[in-house]
Parts: sequence; C-alpha cells; structure tokens
Amino acid sequence: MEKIIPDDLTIGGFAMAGGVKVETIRFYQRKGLLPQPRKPYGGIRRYGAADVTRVRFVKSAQRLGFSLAEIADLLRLEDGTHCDEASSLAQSKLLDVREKLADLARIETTLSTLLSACRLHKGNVSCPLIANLQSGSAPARTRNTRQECKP
Amino acid sequence: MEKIIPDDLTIGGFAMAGGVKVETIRFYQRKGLLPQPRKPYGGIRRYGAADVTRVRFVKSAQRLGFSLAEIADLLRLEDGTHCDEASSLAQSKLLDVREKLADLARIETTLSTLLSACRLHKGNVSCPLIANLQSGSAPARTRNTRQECKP
DNA sequence: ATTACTTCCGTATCTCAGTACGGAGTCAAG
DNA sequence: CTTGACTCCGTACTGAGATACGGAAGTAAT
Repeated sequence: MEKIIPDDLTIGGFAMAGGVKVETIRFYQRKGLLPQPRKPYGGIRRYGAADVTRVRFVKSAQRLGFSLAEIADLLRLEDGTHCDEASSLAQSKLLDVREKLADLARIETTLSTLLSACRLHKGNVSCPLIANLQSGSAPARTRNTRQECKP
Repeated sequence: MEKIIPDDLTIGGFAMAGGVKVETIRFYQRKGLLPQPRKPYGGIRRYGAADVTRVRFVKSAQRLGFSLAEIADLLRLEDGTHCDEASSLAQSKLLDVREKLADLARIETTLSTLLSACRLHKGNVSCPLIANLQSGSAPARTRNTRQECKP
C-alpha cells in the first residue's frame, strides 16, 4: 500500500517523502537534477508526487553506481524529444549496466558459495572470493598466511 | 593468454599490472586494503601476483558500488578464520548484492525498452525510465553508506 | 502579537577516494 | 661516478556528493 503523496508538500515533507534531507533537495536543485521550482508569491515552494518520484529515481540510480552527472543525462532522456541523441546515450548506458550486472552476478555466486562453504566446514575456508572475482588471472597461489590487516 | 605476473614487481610495475596509479597503491596500503609490505633491507619493496589479484578485486568490487570500507570487510573474510563473523557479514552483503542486481535488471529492461521504442517511433517516446525504476524498490531502506536519517 | 517552527539562501565544512608535490634515498646503465 | 628514472614518505590539494551554519523572512498556533 503506497502512501499517497499530496501535491502541496513543502520542502521538508518533500525531502522526507523522498528519503533524503532538505539540504540534499536544494543541492539537487542546484545541480539540475530537480527543476528549480518557481517561487509562488509569498515565498514557499510546493512539491508533489512527480518530484518525489524523481528524487527516488536519483537515489536508486545512484546506488547502482551512476554518478549524479550520468543520472542527469538519464533524466534528460525522459522527455523523448532528442531521440537520436538519447538513444546513443541509452545504448552506452545499457552496455554499462550489463557489465555491472555480470560483475554483480559473479559476486553473488562467489558470496553465496563462500557462505555455504563456511557453513559446511568452518575452520579454514580460504575463500574463493578474490580468485573468483578477478577471473582470468593465474591461480595466484595465495599462500601468504599472516597478512597483517590493520584497520 | 594471460600475461604472467612476476613476483618481483616494484610498485610501479605493480600499479600498472593492477591498472591503477602508484599513489593509489600507497593509498590502499594506508587504508589497509593492501598489506603494508615489509621493507627488505635497502628499501625497495617487491610485489607479486597475489597483490595484483587483490588490487583488481578492489577495483571490481568498487565498480559495483562497494565502498573501500566495505571492500576491506570483504577482504577480511578471506582468511577463513573468523568464519562465523564472516558469514554474517557475507550474508548481509549478499542481500545487498541481490537488491542491486534486481535494481540493475529493472534498469536494463527499461533502458532496452526505451531503446527499441526510440528506434520504432522516434518523436515523442516519453520514456518509462523513471516510473519503472522507483516502483517496487524499498524506499530509504538501503542506505549504502551508513548515514542515518535522524528525524 | 509573541512564540516556535520552517523556509530561503549563501557560504563553509565534511567525507571519500584519490592525485599531486617535493625532498631525500636507491639503483642500474653508461 | 654521474645521470636519470624510480621509490619512499609526508603532507597538501582536488572533485564529488553531500551536510552544516546562520541570519532573514514566512507561517501557524496560541
């Protein structure tokens, strides 16, 4: 059940609905990720569901490793008017996404393998995480016991 | 045919083999992502395939949106000694990864849909990118860097 | 009208992930 | 043994992405 979003949010409510802070909203406005809202007399701006959707989009895309600049590009596709320009951008983004997808899938496998290995035979797993991720490099005898990680 | 990596690289060769700059290597050493190498008399350190593998792992994981701190955690799993602690970390990482995977898959679909829509009927696509991405992803749940929204 | 929030806006500061810089030491070739 | 490239190490700076600060002004409830 989606909470219905009114169209007369002030920036505070908007920020909350979008899961960010007020200052972040302003920051995004400055960056052009959100439209600069027109100030209706008096002075206090109002925001609505579309704005919330947009800021959530930004956050989602960001989690996947898109930079704000890239996200701005993606958002610019949205109007559909520069279709040719847009489609080449989308094309390269798509390749990007697929690469990430593949990498993530690899990590997924590795991580879950590690987990079951760990459950089965706890003690000295010497996990395949590293070797696995960097596929294609020589087996790399990871014989260095006692590596001092000092956090 | 993988270029074989000798075990007596100096930091310059190491950096090159790992696809990063010398300063980045040092930075990672300071951060504990790479072991602080023992200085063999005289002064110049040597690095080998295992180190290269490790730095490549860091880079791969990073591309997927893991922070260096998280990667350090992942790397700490690698020795297999804190299996119980490790497996809970891996567990939560795995959830994280799966969530990202789902988001990416959604973007993938959207992007390729947009692309074919664009090819078919260039003019005004009004792409479903935004609507598609935000629907279904848990809002505010996935803070990737630990910053608490504290009302 | 007073009080207590917000909002607005500009500027400053913070974290993260490097990059750059500069002086001193090391090393191999010529 | 000098030259030139590379290493070591500390400190400073950069750029992205926010966060914080502080004063003025709007707004809502008492």
